[in-house]
Amino acid sequence: MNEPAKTDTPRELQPPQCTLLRLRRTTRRVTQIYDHHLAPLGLRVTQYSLLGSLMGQPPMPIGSFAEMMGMDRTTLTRNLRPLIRAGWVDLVAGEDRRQRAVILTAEGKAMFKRAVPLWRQAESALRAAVGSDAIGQLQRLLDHSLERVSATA
Amino acid sequence: MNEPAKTDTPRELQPPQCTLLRLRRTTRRVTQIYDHHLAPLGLRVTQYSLLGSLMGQPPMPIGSFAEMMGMDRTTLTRNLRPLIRAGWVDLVAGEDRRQRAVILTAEGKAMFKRAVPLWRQAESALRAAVGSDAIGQLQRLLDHSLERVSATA
DNA sequence: AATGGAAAAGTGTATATACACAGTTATCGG
DNA sequence: CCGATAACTGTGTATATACACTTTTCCATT
Repeated sequence: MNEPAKTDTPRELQPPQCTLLRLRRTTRRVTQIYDHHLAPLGLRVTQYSLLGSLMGQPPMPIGSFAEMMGMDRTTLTRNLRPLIRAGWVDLVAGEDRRQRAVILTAEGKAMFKRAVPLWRQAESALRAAVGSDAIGQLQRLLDHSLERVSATA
Repeated sequence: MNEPAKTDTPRELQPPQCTLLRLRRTTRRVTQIYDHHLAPLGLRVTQYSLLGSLMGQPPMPIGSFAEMMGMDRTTLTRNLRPLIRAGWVDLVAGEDRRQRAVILTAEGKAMFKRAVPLWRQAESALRAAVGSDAIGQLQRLLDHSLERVSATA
């Protein structure tokens, strides 16, 4: 990998004061770590979180589920597709003929349980690399930021 | 929006101790904020950050640029496509016949300069909602985490 | 009961992300 | 000089993300 010319802008200026740039960069990297840990089961971390969020839940209408996940409704629709194809999740009729509700199948529950140890490994690896104190603070700040930002909107 | 049955798992258990879930959720939401601010120019925040990172730079080989952005090389290739189509960046020959280097066009520079005020508005809105102290701590923790995680890999 | 508005969900389109694989060019050992 | 290897990049495929638009269904008001 060739370095660019040595007379460049100093690195201090490279990631400017952009909060989102840092959020996105870090999310990309950490997502890779979790995905690599989950890879032996052919599961992505987004999928893991969807399965886990459905554990022990009654049938969840798409819209409610999307809101719970903090995800756009149409994003959730697409994200459910591979899970349905794999047989881990099913769409059933809701209380309303407009609604379609998401449920976890027996295979989905089993898959999630098999994935938990791998997820735990990923979480541990992250905690070991970054430090428990920093992880705790980071989680607290992310929760705080999301709450504030959502209240504003 | 119908609420699911009231006998659900309590909300405290819903986002479990998953650091990445929080990172991804918050990133989704904050990305929307920035994208909405940049929408009048038809620019996404990822594109904004690519243009900005090219400002004042010599021609950047794809690989070096990807490393600088903390982005997979092939992701960068795809992300550059709309910018090239729009005429904001160009691919030129590198020092090597293997290399292709990215440069910012005059239109790209102009577009970035027009976008800076919109980006600043987004950053200000985020700071106002979340609080300056929290934003500062969040940035510091994100930088720290990324550095630690990258050193480990 | 008819109807118009609101609610729930899906689709078209475009970008963002990255792994596995393939193609081309440089470099180095003999 | 030649062949093996490494370096640089692109493509195929799959998922993740969300906006604009459409379709279907419910419901309230007349």
